[in-house]
Amino acid sequence: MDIPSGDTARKRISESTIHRLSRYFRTLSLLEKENFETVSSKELAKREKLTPAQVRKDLSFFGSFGTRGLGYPVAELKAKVSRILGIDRIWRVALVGVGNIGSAMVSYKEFIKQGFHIVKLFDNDQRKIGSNHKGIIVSDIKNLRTELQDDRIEMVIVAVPATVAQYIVDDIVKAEVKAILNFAPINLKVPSGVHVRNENMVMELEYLSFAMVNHHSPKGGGKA
Amino acid sequence: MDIPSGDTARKRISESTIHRLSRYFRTLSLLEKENFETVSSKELAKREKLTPAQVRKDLSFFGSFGTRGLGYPVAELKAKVSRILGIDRIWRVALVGVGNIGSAMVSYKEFIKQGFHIVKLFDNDQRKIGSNHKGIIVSDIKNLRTELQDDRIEMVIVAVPATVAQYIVDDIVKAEVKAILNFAPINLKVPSGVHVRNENMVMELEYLSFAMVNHHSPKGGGKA
DNA sequence: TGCTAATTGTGAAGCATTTCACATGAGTAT
DNA sequence: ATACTCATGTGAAATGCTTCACAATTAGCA
Repeated sequence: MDIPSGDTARKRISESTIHRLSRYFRTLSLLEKENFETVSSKELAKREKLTPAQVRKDLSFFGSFGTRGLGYPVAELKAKVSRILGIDRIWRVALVGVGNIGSAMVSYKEFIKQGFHIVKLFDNDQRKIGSNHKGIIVSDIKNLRTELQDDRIEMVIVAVPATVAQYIVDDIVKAEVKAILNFAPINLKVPSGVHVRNENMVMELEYLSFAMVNHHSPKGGGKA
Repeated sequence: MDIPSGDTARKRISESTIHRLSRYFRTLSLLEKENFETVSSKELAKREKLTPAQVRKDLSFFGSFGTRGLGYPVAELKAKVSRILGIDRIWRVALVGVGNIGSAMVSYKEFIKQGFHIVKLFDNDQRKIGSNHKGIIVSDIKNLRTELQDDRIEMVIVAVPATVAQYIVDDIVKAEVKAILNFAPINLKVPSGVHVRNENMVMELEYLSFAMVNHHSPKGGGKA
């Protein structure tokens, strides 16, 4: 399905393509540091263990960014990709559940580096409410909906036990937040228009387990 | 490509299928708790937001586990799936890098629940070496290779900065460990036969970012 | 025992993604 | 200028994954 929009008609872009764009972005940042002016699809592909055609096709969904005979201008392509991914800006993020994983996320530098700023924390534990984590005071989860709205939060990271995740997500949805990163091992129900990504580390270990007991050689060498 | 092996010829199984098996396993555990004797592909599909055909096809790669007209026996199918995934046993796991994320992983209950036992910790920080995390003494990373071998470690979780990840992985490979879960945002180089899965939380936020700025409706409602 | 309803297992069809292959355009050197 | 090289952008082919559709099989019941 094409999604007609604003000024251009957009094709449906596959999840794989979007993930590869993230990887291109990372590699382009590196190439920039290494003072490359331009990069060919061949070089980019080599670094990502992909085919050059794949790289070119991915980029071609969004425009023509290269020069025939030369390749792609690194700095410019990086800017374009960051624009496409919507990471040429700051996102206001809240985190619910200041437990093991939650605490780790608050201190996770890669988030801030990429413009994802965790600016609010929530928990239901009285001992945690009011405490200070990296300069942020933990709020009472009772006020989740109102505070998300008042603080114009755009994304929420959910790091609570599976048993309560759905209730919390219902509140998040009520607060009109449209993007959720979920660490609870559960299939969340959200209305259409709300985006959910699940981060499930157990599933990745299970994949490794499967690969080992089956002497499995995944095509392309596995998830990169 | 078919992979002929031991006594049966195995088809290449897609990454998606394996991930769905993980999800089936989770749901089957739930169904078992809810005292279901049998479950149909329709019910399973409903809970996972898939099509019944998808469920049946996934399972059919590994055998015929159902009864026509009835469905699948829950307990039995759960056992079969756990067997397929190789999680009908205990895996000995080590963790390198007892920082933010590493610490969270040590305390992460879902790992133990699924048979992934973290039994060794490594770090290069003198202040951490010798300290006790959940009953495990942190070892010096200098001894990584020998201790991995001596303790018959089968999987390693890498939670170190990107700058040193490759060196550590080289050591892990030398210790003949064949499975690595990598949290560093870098494309690791490993010889064939070594399985790597990358866990990249920034990429998931970037996907959400893309979805938001593009009013993107991913097919199937996004990653589940 | 025979009929009905339910649900699996699976080839084949339908889609989606990746790769191929080549025309096209840009830079370079003589 | 012209020729040569390099590398993009893109239809078309190839491959892979999902869904369809239906024969086959089982349970339940009269």
